[in-house]
Amino acid sequence: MSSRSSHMIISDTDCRNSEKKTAVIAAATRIFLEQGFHNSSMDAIARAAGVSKQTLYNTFGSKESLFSAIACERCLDMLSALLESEQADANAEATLHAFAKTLLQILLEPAALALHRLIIAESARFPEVGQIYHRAGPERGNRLLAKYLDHQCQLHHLDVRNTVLAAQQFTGALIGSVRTRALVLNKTISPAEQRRIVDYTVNCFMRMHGTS
Amino acid sequence: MSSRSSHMIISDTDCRNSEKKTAVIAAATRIFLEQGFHNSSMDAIARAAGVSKQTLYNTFGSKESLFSAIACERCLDMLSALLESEQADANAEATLHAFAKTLLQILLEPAALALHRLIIAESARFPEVGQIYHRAGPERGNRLLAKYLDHQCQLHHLDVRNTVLAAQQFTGALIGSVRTRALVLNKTISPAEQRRIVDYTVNCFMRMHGTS
DNA sequence: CACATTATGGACTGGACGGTCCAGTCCATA
DNA sequence: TATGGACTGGACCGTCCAGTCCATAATGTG
Repeated sequence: MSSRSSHMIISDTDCRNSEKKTAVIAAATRIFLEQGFHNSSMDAIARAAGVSKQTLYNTFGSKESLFSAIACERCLDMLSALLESEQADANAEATLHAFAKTLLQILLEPAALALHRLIIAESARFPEVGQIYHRAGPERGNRLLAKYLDHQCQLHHLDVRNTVLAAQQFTGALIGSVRTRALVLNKTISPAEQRRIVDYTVNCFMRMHGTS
Repeated sequence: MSSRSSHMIISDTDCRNSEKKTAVIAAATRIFLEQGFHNSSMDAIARAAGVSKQTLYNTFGSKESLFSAIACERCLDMLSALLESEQADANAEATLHAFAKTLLQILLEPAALALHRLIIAESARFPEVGQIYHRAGPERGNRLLAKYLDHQCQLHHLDVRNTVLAAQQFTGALIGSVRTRALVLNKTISPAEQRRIVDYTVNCFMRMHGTS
């Protein structure tokens, strides 16, 4: 009904297809992230999208492929925020600090936690989604960081033997304990604690790899 | 059918109840850990336990309480292995190394990963299970480690400002990245990589807090 | 041995849900 | 005005599953 009237009001000309499709994607994303795969019914998604169930099945073929499509899209979207964080080539320590703070903030956002939970829960049923998530998330982040470390090593601002391992350990230390807590206890992490962890992690890293 | 005959053969006298109960718990634990909460049907559990469904409902009242009971039990059991690892008061570095190696090994076992996945997936539906898991697992481990760090500090073998934070960061760094990978990609982690991570983490910790 | 109590297992219920089908509507184009 | 494609809504089917019922068997008690 609301889709009908919005039809009238908005543009009209084309975009019939994509308009519905984006509505479906938005609704399904929200519902899947909130409720998980099993507790989300196709009826509920159709209702929330203001669309008939048949449209769901015309656009995406099944519940599984709808989920798969949406999960993959979310994975690719999520880390875009991080990639945009330009590292102003200041002090290496300051850069790492900024990077850590941003990363921690992003990964502890409710939406990111919900996605993480979803992927972990369903990675057995949807292995390719897990792979995409890992490539788009942890792997990409680590590659980015390792590359930066490489660069700083060439400039002799840092001294890192194995930059890949160092990057992995850096991000792991950053989020390891606190993400588990957030996931298991359904709790948010205070900014103060986030700051404490960022400080400790960067401090630790600089003692390991600083050249001063 | 098999339960019938085993009935005949074994003891008879008593323990009927508890015999069945343990069979149910064993079967349910296996199935829940393998399949998750939603994909495990009470029929399948009853069948696997060699017990009628009614018995399930007589012993545990519902699927949810069966799950809850089993998950809690698993949580409490899991870390018992770690707690038994006596720390021969050798070198602090060697002790930490042994602790890290054992912890990593335990947490990367398929059963531990499956439990972790299960808790994360269902912590919204079963908040109390999540709390128990966290208390029995991460919190307990960290408290243990923090206590050891306190002790070593008193002996001036280590120098740690905030032992709670340090312990948390130590375990987080240890398992953070590698557990995520194992969960998301459904892959095991090679002993070689485990060793590399343990070495790096302990090395890092000693540079931060060693007194030599 | 007879009787009361309780556990058991299989059949059954009620409802949710994925997926299909279809009659009819809307709308853009020709 | 006619044609065709996208969409709707809702009936409908088959399946799965948590939970219940009941007839029967096993066990304990006098």
